Amino acid sequence: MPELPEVEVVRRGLERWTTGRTVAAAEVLHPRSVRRHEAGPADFAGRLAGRTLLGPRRRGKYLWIPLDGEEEAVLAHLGMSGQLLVGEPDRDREKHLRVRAGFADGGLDLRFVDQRTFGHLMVADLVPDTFDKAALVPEPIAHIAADPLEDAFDAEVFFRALRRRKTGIKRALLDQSLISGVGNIYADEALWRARLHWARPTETMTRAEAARVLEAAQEVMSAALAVGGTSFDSLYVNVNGESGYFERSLDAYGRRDEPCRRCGAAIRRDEFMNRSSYSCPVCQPRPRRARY
DNA sequence: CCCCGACCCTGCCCGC
DNA sequence: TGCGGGCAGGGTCGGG
Repeated sequence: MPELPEVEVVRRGLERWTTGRTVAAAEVLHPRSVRRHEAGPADFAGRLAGRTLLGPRRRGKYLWIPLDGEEEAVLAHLGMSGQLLVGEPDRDREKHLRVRAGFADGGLDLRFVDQRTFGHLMVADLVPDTFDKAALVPEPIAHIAADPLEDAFDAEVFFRALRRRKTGIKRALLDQSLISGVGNIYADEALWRARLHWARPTETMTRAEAARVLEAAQEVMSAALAVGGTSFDSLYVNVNGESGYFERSLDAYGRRDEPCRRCGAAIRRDEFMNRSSYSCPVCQPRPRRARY
């Protein structure tokens, strides 16, 4: 799902509704949702009981809530269908409720709802950040790159890493160790804006082309964030269950056979990594030497 | 090491 | 209606 803007919408909701509150008890209703917490579901729940949640942080598509003491954090990834929701504790249980935390103040509870269970939660140690020495990041994601909306993001480092790769630009944009936060929608949107084909080989990209696609990614994700993210359906919502409005602003993603908003040509859909890539056949011509 | 494809899940929508 | 196939915004892992 959720790419950077949608995860940031969730982070802002948590900041408002859970910061400073103390967990009374947590329960894990589906063990797969905490599969990366190696000590198991009971340990996960036990580590939350009695802990106070500090201000939530985000890098790329990962979200974490530092716990009092700032030595560890609840790390969350929403996968394709994960939601973090706050609401009245006595409301009905959602069909795909996986983890629930109730608070000592008896107020709104926090729920992790995830239809497809590709998302996960874990409690992880915080370690110093490689990019921003003053900051802490959860150890399991210390290896992922900064995201393009962070001050710590280094465009020159990104460009040099791109040139060392032998792959297509879209695959590189989706590689969280090169640049984090970009997923299938915003990769297509950034490439459309930058007029680059998804199979453009990274090793021959110019500094100007790399700057163009990077700037496009920053612009499109900022614009999406400003209107609450992209929602096609009820799976992608903020912590209060509300949808964003960016879908109406998409130029490429999901627009197969619809006219390109620049040149009028019919947007094409290609198979890519068992998924889809949308692009304009005129504005984004296939490179002679394509890489997938 | 790098790169790529297979795989993990559930539900919805479409065509037959 | 019922059913099978395709598709969905994620990451991980193992083979080449």
